[in-house]
Amino acid sequence: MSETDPSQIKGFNRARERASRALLEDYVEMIADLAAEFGEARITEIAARLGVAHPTATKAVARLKREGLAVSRPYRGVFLTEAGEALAEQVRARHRTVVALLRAVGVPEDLAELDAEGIEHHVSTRTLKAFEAFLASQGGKTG
Amino acid sequence: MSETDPSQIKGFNRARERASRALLEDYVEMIADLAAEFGEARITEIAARLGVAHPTATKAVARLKREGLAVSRPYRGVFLTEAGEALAEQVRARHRTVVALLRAVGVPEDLAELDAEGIEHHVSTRTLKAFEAFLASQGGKTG
DNA sequence: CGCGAAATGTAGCCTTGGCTACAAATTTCG
DNA sequence: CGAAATTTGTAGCCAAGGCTACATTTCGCG
Repeated sequence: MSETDPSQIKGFNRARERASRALLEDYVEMIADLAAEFGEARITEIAARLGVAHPTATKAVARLKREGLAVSRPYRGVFLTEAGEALAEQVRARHRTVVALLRAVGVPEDLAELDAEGIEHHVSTRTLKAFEAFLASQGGKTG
Repeated sequence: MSETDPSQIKGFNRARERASRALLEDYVEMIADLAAEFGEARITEIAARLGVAHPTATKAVARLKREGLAVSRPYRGVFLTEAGEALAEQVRARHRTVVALLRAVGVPEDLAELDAEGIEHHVSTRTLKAFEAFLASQGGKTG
């Protein structure tokens, strides 16, 4: 999100981009999780964990493939490309930072995890940096 | 749509609910802002400020009316109902808290405002409470 | 090996939020 | 007052993401 000029914001950039990016990140993150756990991510498992019907997951994976983030062969597992892995790592790092930040300001761990999933997609790079700096300055002094 | 069961893990009925509520909150907030500034909220102004075409705003307002959050007569301004005002106040209070929290952890003010708009819709009540507690414990020791 | 179960793919529809184009009402102003 | 400009409403289309139903492929197992 780098549209700082309100007069430039097309409606397109609002809800659309917002939700679009978040969805993409969710899928990449989930595929990475499943790959770590099972060695591959199956459509059915992706769908189940994200709480959607399998055709929905199929569509999303097709989009990931279109964008060069994942690869898969028919009736086989889904795998992330290098770009996909990179995005996944970035997303997970950001997730960890957001959770850590929430915990640092007193949000209970389980709640931090839940809210972070919604929040993380809206944390800009610079804000993330600020979070990291704050956490570093705290140095884990929080109990 | 009563999939509000948290024990269902991350399989909440995701994107739909998420974006839907955020949009509604954005409109209510904007109408409240305009009402405070001009005494009423005109469709054209709502649309302009939210960066959408006016028919998009018209549709959204129709939805607010359907949900009992706003009222309006043809070719006239839009006004919030009591329920709408209540929601607006709640949304604005949350917005202020989120911005304050971001600033408290070192996010620059303008960036805090921008990111807060995306983040606030995903901050649960309990997390908001935690934010308030943290801010209180800080007691304005900043700047 | 063959067959049923499970997994995946495909088709087609729904809803939502966005847009453009055009119609109608209101406001402004000569 | 009346015409032009502005505002609002309405119609109709699009894309995205969700779902169900049904087709096809793979897998598990007798």
